[in-house]
Amino acid sequence: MRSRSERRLQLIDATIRCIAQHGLSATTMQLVTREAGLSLGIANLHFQSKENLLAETLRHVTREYNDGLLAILTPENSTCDGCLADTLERLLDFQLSHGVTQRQKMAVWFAYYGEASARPIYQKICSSSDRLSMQKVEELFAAIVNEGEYKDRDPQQLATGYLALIDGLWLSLLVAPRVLTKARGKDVARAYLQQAFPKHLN
Amino acid sequence: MRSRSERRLQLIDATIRCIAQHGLSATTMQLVTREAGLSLGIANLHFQSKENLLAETLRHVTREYNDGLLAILTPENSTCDGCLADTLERLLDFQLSHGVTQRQKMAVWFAYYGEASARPIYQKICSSSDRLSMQKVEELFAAIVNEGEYKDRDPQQLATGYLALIDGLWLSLLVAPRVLTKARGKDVARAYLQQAFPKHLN
DNA sequence: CTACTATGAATGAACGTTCATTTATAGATT
DNA sequence: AATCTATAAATGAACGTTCATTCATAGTAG
Repeated sequence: MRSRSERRLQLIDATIRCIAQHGLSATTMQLVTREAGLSLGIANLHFQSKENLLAETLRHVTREYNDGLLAILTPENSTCDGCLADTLERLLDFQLSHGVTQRQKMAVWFAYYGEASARPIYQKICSSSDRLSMQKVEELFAAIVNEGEYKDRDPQQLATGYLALIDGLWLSLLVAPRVLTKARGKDVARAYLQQAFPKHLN
Repeated sequence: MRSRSERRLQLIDATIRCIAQHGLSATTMQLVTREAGLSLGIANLHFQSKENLLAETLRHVTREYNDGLLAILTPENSTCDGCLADTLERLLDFQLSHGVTQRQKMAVWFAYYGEASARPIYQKICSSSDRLSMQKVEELFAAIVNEGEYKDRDPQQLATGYLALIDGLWLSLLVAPRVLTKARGKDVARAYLQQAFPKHLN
């Protein structure tokens, strides 16, 4: 017998694997609980309903990503000399790191995005996560624009473009991994940032 | 009584509306046929199975988009003076036009993308459509790089980035339409192209 | 008459959920 | 230490519902 939080995490992990392998619409309670090596009723015991299990799984993936992002983009990490450029580099590394771009995570991410327009609860979780990324990246870009005295550059517009670019690259990595490699994806994102902030990236 | 092709289109249109409104996983044969104003069995008569109806719907949406793209990016439209810049402008207009960025179409698009990693048939349709876009945009960019004598610019990398950017902007328009407007999305995409080809866009 | 199109009740499989039962754990009692 | 008791965790058969699909029947056109 395990503690409540351990079982919850075990079931969420199994759900992630199931969604990645079978898709969101083919993910059943039987599949998830079997994947977790547990009995059928256990998921309802810990999550009340399938709907709730799926929402918690999305929250888990989202939180994991946001935590990684905040670890890089929190203010206290950007008060040292020349570290805005460093922060930029670490942001790029993180967003195209192995942990973030592994098929399992991306498949889950986009499975929920695909249903988000029809399910308010998914839409809310996704859009609030997006808002956080946008806010933090915008802050970083504004600081960089200020430090580099880049004229005619709108930090908000650059952040919107950069985050959209990253999303698009993830999508390509997921749907056509043969065409786009992670390394090349990183090159593309880096090129975007170099064009935007030539003094901060080389 | 209608012809076979009319009924098929009628059912595909109803499927698109259902997916946009209820999501892919909640789209049932009953919902689709009722939306089309027809009887339950009719979809199986014309499409044999639900799976086939869904695949044909994806093919329809994909074909519609590709046709629009090819109308702009076929070679015969790019042999006149100064029309590479014009083609670029029309490409941008098209990809962020009302027809392409309407919620219904984007919702369908991303619903299938979300399931693509688990369903080979969706994956195949999506990736072959992506490959076509990539090839055509790359050709255009290569011609522009040549014409503008842009040094140190890799057309393939720029095309990868541009298409990823467009995908990401579509996703933002779908999930958070309040945050990103179509007009602003277009500005962002335009800024990318201006950075890449300053002599061709202003 | 023949062939095609359309209907919708019927069918059986698969699903999420429930709950009586079993198993495991920790604290209390002797 | 050993035993008992209370509480929570875990199980999986059973239930009711929903789904895609089928097919007997009816309608329509050539």
